[in-house]
Formats: sequence, C-alpha cells, structure tokens
Amino acid sequence: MSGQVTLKTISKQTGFSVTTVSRALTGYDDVSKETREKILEVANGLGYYPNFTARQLQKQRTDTIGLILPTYGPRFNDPYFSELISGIGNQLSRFGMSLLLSVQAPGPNEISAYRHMVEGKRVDGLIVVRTRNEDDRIKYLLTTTLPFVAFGRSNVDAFFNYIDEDGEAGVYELTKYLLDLGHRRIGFISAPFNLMFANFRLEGYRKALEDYGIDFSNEYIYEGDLTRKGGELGAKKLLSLNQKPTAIIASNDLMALSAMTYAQDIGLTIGKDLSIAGFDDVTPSDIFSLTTLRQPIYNIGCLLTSMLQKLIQNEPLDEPQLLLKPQLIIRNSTGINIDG
Amino acid sequence: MSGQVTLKTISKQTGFSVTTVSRALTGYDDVSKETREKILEVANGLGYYPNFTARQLQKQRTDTIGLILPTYGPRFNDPYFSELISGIGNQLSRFGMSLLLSVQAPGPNEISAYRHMVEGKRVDGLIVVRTRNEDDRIKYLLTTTLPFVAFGRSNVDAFFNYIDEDGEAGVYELTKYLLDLGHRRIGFISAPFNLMFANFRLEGYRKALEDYGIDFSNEYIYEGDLTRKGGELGAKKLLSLNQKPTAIIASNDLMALSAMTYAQDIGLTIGKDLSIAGFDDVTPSDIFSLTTLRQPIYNIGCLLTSMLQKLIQNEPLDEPQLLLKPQLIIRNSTGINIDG
DNA sequence: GTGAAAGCGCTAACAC
DNA sequence: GTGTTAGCGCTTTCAC
Repeated sequence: MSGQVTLKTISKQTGFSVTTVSRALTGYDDVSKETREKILEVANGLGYYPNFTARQLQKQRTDTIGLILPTYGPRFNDPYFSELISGIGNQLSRFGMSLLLSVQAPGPNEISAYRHMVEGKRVDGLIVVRTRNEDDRIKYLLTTTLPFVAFGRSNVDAFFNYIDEDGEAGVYELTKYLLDLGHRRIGFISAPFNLMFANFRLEGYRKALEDYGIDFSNEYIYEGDLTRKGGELGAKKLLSLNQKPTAIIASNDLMALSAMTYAQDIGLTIGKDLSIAGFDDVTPSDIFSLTTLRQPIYNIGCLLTSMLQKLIQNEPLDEPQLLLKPQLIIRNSTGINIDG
Repeated sequence: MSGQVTLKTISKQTGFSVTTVSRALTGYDDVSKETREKILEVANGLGYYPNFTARQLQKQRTDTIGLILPTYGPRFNDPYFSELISGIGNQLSRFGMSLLLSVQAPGPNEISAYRHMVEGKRVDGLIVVRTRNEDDRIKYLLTTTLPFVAFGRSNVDAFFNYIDEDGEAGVYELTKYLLDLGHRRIGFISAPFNLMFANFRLEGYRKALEDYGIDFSNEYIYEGDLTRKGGELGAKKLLSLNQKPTAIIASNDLMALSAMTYAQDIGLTIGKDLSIAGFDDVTPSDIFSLTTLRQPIYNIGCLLTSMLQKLIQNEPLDEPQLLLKPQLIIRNSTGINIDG
C-alpha cells in the first residue's frame, strides 16, 4: 500500500514536520504563507486526501448519523422510507455529514443493531423512526448520552426530542368530514397497535364518532400491518359485515389503496358505494384520487436531521418536540353517503 | 468522558496487559482459560464495547460499503431505490457489514462525493447504480484500487464487474408481443438517453420493429425523465400526433403509470383504445394491472452486495458480469389493436 | 512559525 | 500464556 498518501508522505517530501503539514492543510493561520503554499502544492500534486478514520479517532467525532430501518420481510415498499431518507440525506450533505444505514426488523436483534452503532461509537447521533408503545429503542437510547431524535412520540417516562404528525387531529378532521357527508358506519383499518401513531389516529376517529354521538364498535376496527395485503384483508373483513360500512379510513395510503382495489374488484364504485381515505399522501395516491392526510415526509426528514445536528453541536432547540398538523387532501375517493 | 470503557480500563481492572485483554476478547486461543474468563467477566460487567473507529484504523478496513444515490430534485419516489437498499441492507447484515449512504445528484459535485468515500477511506467497496454513457463514476473508480460493482453496464474502455438486466431482450420480447397483438404504431417513452439502460431498451424496441419490417420513426420516441411528470408529457406528445400510436411502451413503470392516467383522463380506455406497458414491476404496477417487465430489484441488491463482498475478500467471482433476463408480466393494460 | 511528543483505541510482531 | 513495543493517520498541547 505504498500508494497511500498521508501527512507523513507530504512531510518527507517538503521537509516540514507532520504537525506543520497538518496545520497548513487544515487552514490554521499560524503557518507562514510560503510554507502553506509549498505544502498545498505538494499535497495537491500527490493527491492527498485526509484519512477519515484517523481523523474520527482523534476527534472522537464521526460526522455521521445513524438510521436503522425497522422493516419486516424482504422489502419495504412503503415509499414513506425512501422519501424520508432522501430528506435526511440532502440535509446531511449540507453539513458534510454522512448517513450510516441499517436494515433491521423489530425483534430481539434490534437493540444489538443500535448498540453496535452507539457503543461502537460509529455515529454522533441517531434518528429513530416509527416509534412504538414504550419504545425499547428510545428507552435504550435514554440510557446513553448519544443525541437522538425520534420521528414519533412514545409513552416512555422521560423527555426526548421528537417530531411527529398530529395524527389524532388529522384523523379527527377526516372522520368529521366523512360524518358530514352522511356516513354513519365508518370502518377503520388501523396500523399495528404497538405503533404509537396507530393509537393516535384511531383516537381521532373515536373522538369524532363520540362528538357525533355515534357508538364506537370494535367490529369496525381492523388491525392491519401497513402493507397492501393488510389493506386487502381489512377491506374484506369490513365489507363482509352484516352492517357494511359506507366509508373506510385506513391508517396509511398503502392499505387504503389496496382496500380500494379490493372494493372495486367486488363491484363497488369508490366515492359512491364506498368512500375510502388514507394517510400519508405518498406517490401513487393522487393517481388513484385518494382522499388522504398529507405528511410532508421529505421535509420531516430534513427537519429531523437539522434538529439532530443542533443537538450534536450542543445548540439549543427552539422546538424540541414538534407536532405538525397533517393536511386533509380531499379527492374523489370520498363522497356523500348514498346508502339510506 | 470517563464513561468510556476501553481495553485500558479492563487492563487496569484485571491487571492484565491491554494486549492480553484484546486477545481474550477477540477469542484468540493463546490465552489461558482462567484469564479469558476473568477478562470476559470484567468486560461484561463494565459493558465493554469495542471502538469501531479504532479498529478500523488499525485494520485498515471499515466493513462498510458505500452507495451514492444519484437522485435529482427533492425526492426520489421511485420505489426502485428503496427496494434496492432493502436488498443491500439485508445482505450486508448477514456479514456484519454496514452501509454508508449518500444522496447526490449527478453533476460537478458527484465525483467529490465518491472521492470523499474512496480517498477518505470510508468504505471497503462501492456499489454504483443507474450507470450512464461513458460513466464518469466508473471511470474514476477504475483509476482507484477500490473494489466496486455496478448495477448496469457502461461503454468505458475497461473491464469492470456488473449486474444488469438485459433490457434489450426484454423490450424486444415486449414489443414483439405488442406487434403480435396487431399494433403497428407503438410509441416509446424513453429514459434519458445518457442512461445506459435507456439505450438498451430502446434498441430492443428498434430491433423488434425491424424484424417486423416496420419503419422506425423518431416521432414515436419521447425522451422522458423517469418521473411521473415525464410520463405524462410523453403520453401527451405521442397522443397528439396525427397518426396516434395504439400502444405505448415506457422505460419504467412510473412513467407508464402516469401515461396511463393521462390517457384515461382524455377518455381512452386502457387495454382497448390504447395499450400501455412499462418496465420494473414496482409496487403499484399490479394494482394498475400494468403489463411490464419484471426486474427483481430486491434480489439484485442482494446479489450486488454479495458480489462486492467477494471482491473485498479477494475471492473469485463465478460471474463477474451478470446479465439477467427480465420477465414479461402480461396484465390488462395491453390488448389487441382494435384500431383498423 | 515550527517541531517534538503524546495520544485517540485498537491490533500485531516479537520477545520471553 | 503474557507483556513490551510499535504503529494505523491524524490532531493537539507545549516547548522553542
């Protein structure tokens, strides 16, 4: 590996000490102009590039943040994550930082993946996504000193920084909108109940019914898994009830879209025989003209990252816990209830 | 930072030298059983975790591979990348390796992003995706000694390892299928021509026409940008020709889907008035019943990664240049030509 | 202004 | 078996 150009190489070549070379290259002003120029010239000629690892070790800083995607199965088709990553990546690059990405399904190995990053000192901070009930990852991170930001709240007994969508308010508004259209039997295809956002969204639904004096019935709730399959099964179950719902809300667009497909397959006209709404407003939802609640996921990725960057720099956060209001996007998948 | 537990801490605590501690913990067998047990006990008690950076520096190995996503604009909604990342991530985790991810649009800064990873010695290898004509990234990597694998071929004057889909064969088959359905005017919404796969796919189209004795006309070709917008514009242009095409092939599903939407909006029935086909078979394509060519992107991610792992280990590759045949998936978006 | 020396935390070559 | 020594490439006191 004689090809490797280090400070030592330049030092030998120029006659200056490694220290001086380092200072010249880093831009310290206590190096004479001549020296600096000479060193820069040689460094450029040799194609010097600082060794990141060495710098990290010395500085005890990696300029890298970590993200562990909690994905099940072989794929994560939910466009949710790709938009998020895009936002994070773009924001990071503005500060010359990098992203260390892992893919690890929730379960016994998950915390190991976090430990690996945290205790192996691989990252300066972490972003936790898709928070859960009494989230183990957050509990773990709270025992460490590593800065982190969560996308989502969690019911743990301690303060932590997060950004979240106000799913409750969003779904409340959506449900009210459907109620105002005359719907009285509204099905709900939920996300897994261990996910925090599932409960908030369901709560918005429950409250809206309550405010309209309509009984909440478990029959109308289906716990889906956020995948297309889940949406289909949910629609199947709800639409086979004696008292079929005239509208269905799904906890994410992916499930809403497949519920829609299922309903169409059994001959229902969406927006007339059955209203369907989702949550997220990811890519194909507008093509399907799906009524939904928009989360600006790309922006949230940026925001999460800049929050984390501030935490790492020990700068104060103006809003350590940020609750964003999703925007109700009304399209053609919902309409007035024509069913008695 | 007294909290940091290092080999030194354990060394002091147990009385053994740092070396011995290191060897005991790494599992060398030249440490006595007693010593090892004692050391392990103390290490566990203290919650020791090896410092990754230090290990990297010493070993001159990062156990990390790099991926720089060449995305334009604020978003990359193409499910393509998320599936790829998922495959890469899962394969990496099997070997205890990590992924360093960057997001960098093609352009003057792109090579800097590569240099940053390569010359900063941040990764042991790289995956290059979405190869281009005379791909600068590949040319650059060829000047280094870093192992890399490309997803896609490129017309550079040197050998390199890649996996690619045989887009030419795939589109040839698809075009023939449409020709056999009686279509004679077939539009083609291409990917940007600087992308290698764009040309291969177009070539498959051209050859099939040739084999059927049909003139190739530039009028029927639209250079799209792989986004939804591009598909819409392409459909608009092609469907406003005097001699409208009766079928349209798009270079990816995203464009095919939005072309489909556009065509529906102007009153055409897909599969009857107009046949549409895409390429990729990403998530929502089956919902739309889009005829397409399937690329197993998740698997390709796994394959790319295991190829790269072998290269890094200096193991021989059975197939250093792998050309996969995409699978034609026929759905309802294509049908016989009813137009004279 | 510049250099010598120390050290970040780890591993490896070589003694004993 | 275990310890000593050296070193990965860099930054940072602290002298001079």
